[in-house]
Parts: sequence; structure tokens; C-alpha cells
Amino acid sequence: MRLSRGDNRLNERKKLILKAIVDAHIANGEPVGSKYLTLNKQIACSSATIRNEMAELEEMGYLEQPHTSAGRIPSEAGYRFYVDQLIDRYNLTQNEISELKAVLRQRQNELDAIMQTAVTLAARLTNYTALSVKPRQTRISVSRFEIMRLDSTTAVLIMLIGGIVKTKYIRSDRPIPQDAAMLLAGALNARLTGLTADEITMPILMEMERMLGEYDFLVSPVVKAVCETISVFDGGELRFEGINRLLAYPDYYDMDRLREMLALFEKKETLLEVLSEEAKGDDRVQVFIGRENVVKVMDNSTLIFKTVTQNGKPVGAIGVIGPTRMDYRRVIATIEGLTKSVTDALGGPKDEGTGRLPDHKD
Amino acid sequence: MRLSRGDNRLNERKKLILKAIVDAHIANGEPVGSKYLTLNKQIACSSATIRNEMAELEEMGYLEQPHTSAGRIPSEAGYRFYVDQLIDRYNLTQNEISELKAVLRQRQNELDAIMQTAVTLAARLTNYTALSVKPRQTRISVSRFEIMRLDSTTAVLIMLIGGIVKTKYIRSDRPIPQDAAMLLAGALNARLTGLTADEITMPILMEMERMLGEYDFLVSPVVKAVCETISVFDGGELRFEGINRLLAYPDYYDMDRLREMLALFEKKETLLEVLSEEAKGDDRVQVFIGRENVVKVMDNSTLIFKTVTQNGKPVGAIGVIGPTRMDYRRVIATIEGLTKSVTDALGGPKDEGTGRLPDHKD
DNA sequence: TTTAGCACTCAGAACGGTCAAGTGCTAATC
DNA sequence: GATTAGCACTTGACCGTTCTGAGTGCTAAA
Repeated sequence: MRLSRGDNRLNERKKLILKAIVDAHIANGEPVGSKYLTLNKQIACSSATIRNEMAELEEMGYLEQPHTSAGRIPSEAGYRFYVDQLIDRYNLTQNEISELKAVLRQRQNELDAIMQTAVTLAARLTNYTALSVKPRQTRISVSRFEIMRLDSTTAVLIMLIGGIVKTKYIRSDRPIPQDAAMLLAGALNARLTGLTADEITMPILMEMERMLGEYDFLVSPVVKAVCETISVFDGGELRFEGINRLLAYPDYYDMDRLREMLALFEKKETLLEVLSEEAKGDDRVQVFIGRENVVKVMDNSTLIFKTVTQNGKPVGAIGVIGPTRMDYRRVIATIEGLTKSVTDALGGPKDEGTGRLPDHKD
Repeated sequence: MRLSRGDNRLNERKKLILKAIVDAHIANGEPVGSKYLTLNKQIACSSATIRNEMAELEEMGYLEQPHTSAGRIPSEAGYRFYVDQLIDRYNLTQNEISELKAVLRQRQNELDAIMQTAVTLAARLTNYTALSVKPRQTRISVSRFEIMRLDSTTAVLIMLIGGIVKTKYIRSDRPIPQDAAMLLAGALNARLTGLTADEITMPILMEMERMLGEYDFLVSPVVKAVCETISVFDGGELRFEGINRLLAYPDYYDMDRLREMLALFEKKETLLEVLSEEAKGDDRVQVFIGRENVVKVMDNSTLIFKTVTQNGKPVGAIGVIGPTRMDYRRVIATIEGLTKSVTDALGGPKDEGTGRLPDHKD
């Protein structure tokens, strides 16, 4: 699909014209005509010449004509070429930068909270729908167990999973005395740390029951709870913000398209799969234009996102979804700045309460 | 507004006609004419007679005419009368009931998770946009603190707040030895349990610092973290599911209305305030039609919801939002069944891991 | 009190004509 | 050979008109 990299059939004037067309179409949303382009100071030739060039650009597949007597609009290949070759860097304004810094300043504790702030900010700064992804994880395990008794028959199981704390309630018919809780915590820490759900086998369970002696009735329900937690945890997560912003763009005035899009936002699994897959490799801003997106629904939309890393490992991604006719410069710059801020906030050495936590067992 | 309760100016035939009009309009979404109503076996008179009755109903404020030569549609008062007096009870089908039961069967641990399941189900069963509310709480306090050390400078603060566990990371420049953690936990439990954010005063802070001796540097950041948690916690929460379903109804074909509606879904504070306020009182299904909703945006929408209680206390609400022209019978029945299921799941005595937890301190 | 009949109203579809934007092509020009 | 001016052609958007059908309100008869 990405045929355009270094296409040397394009002379400078063609590039200029293509860029002008994409810019204009992004700005107005309407097909761009040859006459309009003559207003552009940089293109010093008549409308007729431009028409000839446009005809060639169309033949090459970079432009399209909605109907005979309309102007041209960029094709997907045109957008792709634009993004890869023609775009000039947009530098965030001082205002925008300081808003990004605000993410840092808030000193929130959890990865979750930071991502939430970031995605809200992304929606506001770009004025498109923003999304954040927590990718599906493969090897999830608990690195530390703790038990907190609440009353004679109730306790809370506290699990440390990759720097995130999860809790689960345990209720029992029979009393759970303090020493049972201690024993249980000991057994969990001794036998289940570092194991994924699949690796928890019957023999392990039986050995734990032996370790607990008269309190062996606790093992089965508790281990079940652990497995549930691990499974939920590796499920991945997808959040949206600013869905209503889509409506501001005439590109989504078609009710059917809009409905499909909104349905996509709710049926998160599909998108999650795509993103989890794509997010792994690259650590640059990624741009998927139109049909490049595997999801059919997104034919006329572009997805731009970038992974967020913590200690060099990807822990999620932040992105923006919008019409193919999107302000790429701004969006790319914004996403870049934002993920940088978030990554800083997550990895910063002296930043209290970052959610960054070592994995070892004390 | 609710002028209609027991309006005895309406003879039986008028009621029959009003009901038929509302039913038909709910089904088709179009104005209902006199001729169409003659098809209804229960109304045994000619179209002319019906026209006369309709004219009177319009004069009384129960019907409206979009334009001279169109049929009639119910006014808000008409819908109100219909909901209050004319509606007949819809009983959920066996299928629907068994789907509701599935909520129970899943035995999820957290209030949050149950509510999430419920709201998804509400959207699916009614085919409208569903919402769940966790109302703004007033007196939030921590009933129990625990500290879990992770390494020499990092620990997790675990707080039990009204049966829900919240965690917060603590990082420090200086090492936090085990005995400091114990001391800190002791001080927190001794001085901060039961206090709201406002009630934590300087003298309390100072006394805690005295209790901690050489580790007094921990007090200020930790207490700050506690306050933050409490504040976030009492913020209330609002979730939506099935936003795309709105688009299925021609009532939302107007882009501007739709955009406003979606904006409302994102600017949650407004709605949250309304719901938190309204949810307090009644424990029946509540129906707000059109302008009865304080929020202007919802002029042509109806909001139906019911509180969910846990041990008799309201802990949230589940509801549905949709066009005024909504299938009230089904929706009301579904919400009723659903909240009952959730309330059962939350309050059930032997149901392991319900999130229901006593508040005392062991 | 009910009903048949009829004139009237009005939104929406269908039609046709005009307009402006923009193209492709050709012939003239640099 | 590249560029440009000029012109015929295409086409969607816009606008006013007409037509149609649904539905009403009113009147007079049953």
C-alpha cells in the first residue's frame, strides 16, 4: 500500500501542488480546483498548467475526482505521501506545551489516572476523538501477595501485578483467624509468585493445601480469585474521549458511517486487537490512513497513535481517531509531545508516586 | 408540570384514543391520524368522531399538531399521563429474566464490576443508551489503613473506604524501614479513621508527626495522599453504554441535537448533579420526560432510572436515556428487573465476594 | 350524538431551469 | 517542448413551481 516512499516521478512542482491540495482540503474539506491554487504564491504558473499537473497526479493515484466537474481531493495514497514526505514539522505553541506540562504537575499516582488525563488532553488539544490503549498482556503474574483481615470471616487479598495493585475480597463460611491469613499469604508468596494462570497446576494447589493444614478450605476459592484477577488483568483496555467531536466534521455527517463508527467505539475488542498488535513494534508516531486500517469501518478515517513506555517497556498507547482529512501536522506533534510527557511522568526518577515500581520481592 | 394525575375530564374513550395514539407514535415515530385509529378494534367509532375527540385532547394539552394537515403526536403532558395512568405492565419474558439472572451468576467481586455488567445489559435489553451512576458522596472517610512495603524507599498505602479498597503509592527519598511503616500505619489508624478531608486539621498532623519520631518526614506526603484519595472518591461517577443506539432512532437524526447529546455524555458533571439529587428520594422507577429534565439539552429525551441499594442504602443508580417517544413499558420493566437483580447480588447474605463489607474496625 | 361529505391546508416529492465551478482540449505563444 | 489563453462541456447545487396525498375542520344529515 505504501507505494509512495521516495517516488521520484514527482518533480518539485508536483510535490508543491500535491501539498497545497492536501493542505487546502484539510482546511476546507472541499475539493480543490486549479484556479484556487493559483492564489498560492509558491505555485507560479497558470491554472491550465496546474490542471495538467493535476491530471498527471490523478493518473499516478495521488488525487481523486469526486465527479467530472469538481476539483480534486487527495486519495489515500496522496495522504500517505503527504504524511511521509511533504509534511513539515509543527511545533507546539508555548501554550500547548504548558498544558502538556500540566499532566506532569498533577503528580497522579496511577498509570491509569495519568493515561486518563492524557487522553482527555489529547482530545482537547487536537479536537478529535482521542483514545488510550492498555494492550493485551501475555505473561501476567503476581509478584507479591498480601492479606488484610477485615473481620472474622472476611479478608482482602492484595496482589501486586507489574507495579499495579489489585484487590479481591474473600468471604468464607468459617472464620479466618489471623494465623490462617498469615499462613495463606506465605503459601501464596511461596508458590504462586511469577506464575501465569496457565502455570498454576493441580499439584501446586495440593501442596498449598498441605501447607495450610486445617485451613486448607481457603486455598481453592482464593486461588480461583487469583486466576480471575490475572485473566481480567491481561484483557487490555480501551478508552475514548471526545466522541462528540467527530460530529463537528462534515466527514461524519453520513449517519450510517457515524453509527458504524460509534459501534466500533463500543465493540472494543476489534480495535484493541489491532492496536495491541501494531503498538508493539514501532516507537514512533504511527499513522494509519483509510483502508490501511484493517477494520473496514475505518475506511475514511485515520488513526494516529504512539506507544507510551515505562522503563523502556511499552505499557500502553495514546492516539487520535478522525477523518482522513485531518490536520496531520498538529495531531502528530501533539501526540508526540503528549506521549513524551507521559513517558517522562512514568519514568522520571524523582517523581513521587509514579506507579513505577520494581518487581523484586523485598 | 404533572397536571395529569387523575384528570377526570377524560372519559374512557378519550383515554383509549390517547393511549392508542401514544402506542402508535412510539411504534412508528410518525404523527397519528384519525383514519389510522379506526383500524384499532377497540375504538368503535368513525374517523370524524375521533377527530372531534382529538381536537378536545389537543385543547387539554395532551396532544400536539406538528402542522395543520398532519396527524397528532403526544405532548409531554400526554406522555406523562400515559406513563402515570394508561400504561399496562409489561412482564419480562423468560429469556429476558434468565439474562438478568446471569448478572447474578457471574459472582463478580466489586460493586463497580456488577454495575458495569448491569449497564451493558440495560443497553442491550432496551436498545437505548444506558447509564449507571455512582452518586456524589458527602461523608467519605477511611475506616482502615494498611501499609505494604515494596522496597527500601517505596510502599503502598492501602485504604478501606466504605467497603471499597483504594491504594496509593508512597515513594520517599529516604529509606522507609519496616518499623517506620508499622508506626505510620498505627498513627493513621489511630488518628485519621472516620475523618473526612475537612476534618483533618493541623493539630492532628502535628500529633502524628510526634508519634512517628524520626520518621516524621513521612506524615505530610502520606496525609496529602489520603486527602487526595478521599476527594477523588467522593466525586461520583457516570458511565454510558450503547451511545450508538441513539442513532437508530430518527428522533436523533438532527445533527445538532445529537452533538449536544453526546456532549452531555462527556460533560458528566451536569447530569451527575441532577441524578445525585433526584436519586436520593424515591426508590421506585423514576421517569423524567422532556422538559421535566432540568438539563435543557434533554428537551426531547426521556430519562428513566432507579436507584440500586445495598443494605437499604442507595449506592448508585441504573437508567436509560432515549427519545421521549420511547417504549416505556419495556424500559420500565427492564430497569425494575435489573436493579432488583443487582440489589439482590449486592445484598445477598451468602454470596461470596459481593463487595459488601462491614465498616467496623475489627 | 354520531357520521358522511367536502373544501381546505400543508409538507414533501418531482420537475425543470439557471448558475457557478471546474474540467479537458485545442490552438496560440514563449 | 513547455506554458497559457480560450472555449465548450459536465455536473452538482440552488430555486421556484407544480402536484399529490394525508389529514383536518366544518357543516349538514342521520
